[in-house]
Amino acid sequence: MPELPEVETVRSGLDRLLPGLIVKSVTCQNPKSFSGSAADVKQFLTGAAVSKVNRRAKVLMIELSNQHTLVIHLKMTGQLVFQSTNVRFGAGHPNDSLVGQLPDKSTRVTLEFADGSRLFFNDQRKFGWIRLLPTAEVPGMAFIQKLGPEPLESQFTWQVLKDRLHRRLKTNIKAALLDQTVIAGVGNIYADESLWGAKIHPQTRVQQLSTPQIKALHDALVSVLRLSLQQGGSTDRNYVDAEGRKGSYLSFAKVFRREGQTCPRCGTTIVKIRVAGRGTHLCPHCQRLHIPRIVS
DNA sequence: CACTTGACCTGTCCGC
DNA sequence: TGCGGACAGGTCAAGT
Repeated sequence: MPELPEVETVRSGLDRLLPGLIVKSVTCQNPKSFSGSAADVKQFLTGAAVSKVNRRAKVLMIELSNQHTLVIHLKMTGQLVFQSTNVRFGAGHPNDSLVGQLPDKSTRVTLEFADGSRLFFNDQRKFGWIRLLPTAEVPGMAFIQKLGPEPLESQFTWQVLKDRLHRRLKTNIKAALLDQTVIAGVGNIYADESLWGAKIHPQTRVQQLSTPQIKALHDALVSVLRLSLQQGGSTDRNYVDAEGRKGSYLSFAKVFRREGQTCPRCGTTIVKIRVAGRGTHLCPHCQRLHIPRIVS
């Protein structure tokens, strides 16, 4: 489930590998995974050089030298894996074991570059997509305009978090954290992990959060996302980076996918419940739900 | 408008 | 061993 740390890890890998490469051909194995007419591909993709790879929230943007951009969302199971005859990743590198393995049955789109290297868009569940657009139109895309702030940028203070949460006062904090218009890039893993860090029950109504709780949540969010980025993200099942490497954050996770194990803070058994339609992991002792009561 | 639920997909796991 | 169903979760459309 690529969330901000995973998508950022893919971005930085692609940004090291792709700039300067010239697109030679595009093969689309699943029509829904790629939107861009054959004429546009011929005119604006084939022959173009990659200039830079950007990210906003969970969306990747491969910018081309001809004022066009490939906008990519990996959704749940998307991967962008690069293979080259020229770039060597070193002995024992997982990319070596992929040589000859790709494309496989989950490959939806293949970009081939002039030097023979290839970028595979693999996506088991076909939820992800790639769109070819003029670069100038990217910021105007509806979902990009609605996105909340990037939580790892320095402008993201606890006051900003408090302000953004104001738009979802009546829902629970877990749903608010997953809402990309509140904060960009948080998904199920980091929502659960940061709520544990801040000792907040996921079903707490946003309106009921105190200022100290919002400060704690802000700190937890930032530190969890930073740690995950350091670890190359989380690999639950599918996720790999641009070179085919897995992320190791989940070995640092406190509650995510750890139901039945003990809370590292208090020893209580971690439980899994359903909140906002998502599997949600928490420590029932550290993260208690406060029921407001009427004072008479 | 605020908020919740279901659909989109495929692979895996669990119970029978 | 096979089969049906639940489950995994990012996002948007449709529902309350």
